[in-house]
Amino acid sequence: MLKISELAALTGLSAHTIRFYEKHGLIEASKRSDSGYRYYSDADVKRAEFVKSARNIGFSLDDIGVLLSIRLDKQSHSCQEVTDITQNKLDEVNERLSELQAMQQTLERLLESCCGGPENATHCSIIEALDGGDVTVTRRAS
Amino acid sequence: MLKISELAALTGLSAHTIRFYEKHGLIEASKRSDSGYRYYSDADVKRAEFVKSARNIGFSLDDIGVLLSIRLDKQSHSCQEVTDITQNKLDEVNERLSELQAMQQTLERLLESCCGGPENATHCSIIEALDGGDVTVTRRAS
DNA sequence: TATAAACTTAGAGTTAACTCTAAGGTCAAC
DNA sequence: GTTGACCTTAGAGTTAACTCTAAGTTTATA
Repeated sequence: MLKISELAALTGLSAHTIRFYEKHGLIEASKRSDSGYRYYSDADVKRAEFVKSARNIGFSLDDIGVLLSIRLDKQSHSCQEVTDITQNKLDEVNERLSELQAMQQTLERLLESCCGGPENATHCSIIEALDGGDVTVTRRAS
Repeated sequence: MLKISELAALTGLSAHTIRFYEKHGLIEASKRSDSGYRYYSDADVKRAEFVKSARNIGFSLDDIGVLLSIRLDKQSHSCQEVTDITQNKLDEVNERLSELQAMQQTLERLLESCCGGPENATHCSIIEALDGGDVTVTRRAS
């Protein structure tokens, strides 16, 4: 059984974050000492690692909550439930990717257009572009 | 001279957002009626449009504040100051892009590996992958 | 003139995921 | 037996950029 700092070292999460995840139902200590210290079993560690993996991929804590409930009772859930969550996350990621790619293109174009030198900015083409409003249409996050 | 709702209609910003930007020093109404109503001149409109353009590209309100101060006194600022801000933003965007691309790849790989059908999740390869921790290393936003 | 639409302000609420603080209890080492 | 590291809790603070509310004033319309 690991203490919270040991679980933290193992997972790379901070003890603060582990407690925060516990408050949100993601991680649990299957034992507490008489004095209230959390003690984590092997199964608890696996669960924490699952959370960490899912977090790395970009799943929200809410998503992870659902994934954990599926993991806990696989019989009662279908693969489709899992792929639905995954596909939704992928859609989100793709959406954000195209926003960022549009920004990237605009920024690159602006940088190419400007001398970037010590000259004063009286005729700075970046400032002018922003003034003219003729920047590529980019979408903001929804 | 435009009233706030007219500026809102013109720029696509909400009146709330325009007041919010004013509080943060980005947009100003060069006149107020006796009763306190904001009135925007052509120059105010241009400034608001500058802010909107910069926002669309992804600049933070802080960045925009700096860009506006350059725009207001171009003589005292160099092109380099402008390209520095732009380059920093591009670096940020590129950083986030590679994070998201890593997530995208992982999510796609997971989706390919899973049947996604109505079968129960006992052998779901996505759940297994998360359990195993063998997901692509993705970096979180810093 | 009466009503409704639009305007004003200060300030609180939202979101997500932490991150930190304060005040105190526990434990291991010397 | 005392020091210091580690643990506990509840709850506040952080970040960015809004977004909304309440309570009241002004203006335009019918």
